Amino acid sequence: MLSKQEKDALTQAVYDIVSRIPFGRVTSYGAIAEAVGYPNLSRMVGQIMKGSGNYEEKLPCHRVVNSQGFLSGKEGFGHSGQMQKLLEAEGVNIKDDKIINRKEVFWYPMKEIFIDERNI
DNA sequence: CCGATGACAAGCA
DNA sequence: ATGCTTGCCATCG
Repeated sequence: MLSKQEKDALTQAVYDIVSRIPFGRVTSYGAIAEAVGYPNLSRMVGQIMKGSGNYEEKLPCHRVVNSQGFLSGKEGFGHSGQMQKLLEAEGVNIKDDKIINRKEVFWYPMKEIFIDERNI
């Protein structure tokens, strides 16, 4: 069970990670959950995304997909393939709601943030 | 209050 | 690879 403070911290941490996802890259709910210290709370990450008003300008949540590379959150972007459009505009190849070049565009939060901390 | 559900994921057959 | 089962935890009816 998570206290309110923990939930707030989690939410903030998730926003922070998501805002760091580079252009043209994607990551997964699980990877984010892991990066914020709750490896088994991938579902909560999904809920947080849903709740955060998903607008590209606010947060690039279109760059968050599930571990298989499916655009599981596309319904949250309006039903006109908006999420897919945004990703394709960044060079991500998608077919049947699934990212084809997942390996090339996948972004590993922990790894990249570690690099950031070393470089800063 | 309790069961069902969900923008998830890993394990197993 | 494919499909099913089990963990997770907040929300909803």
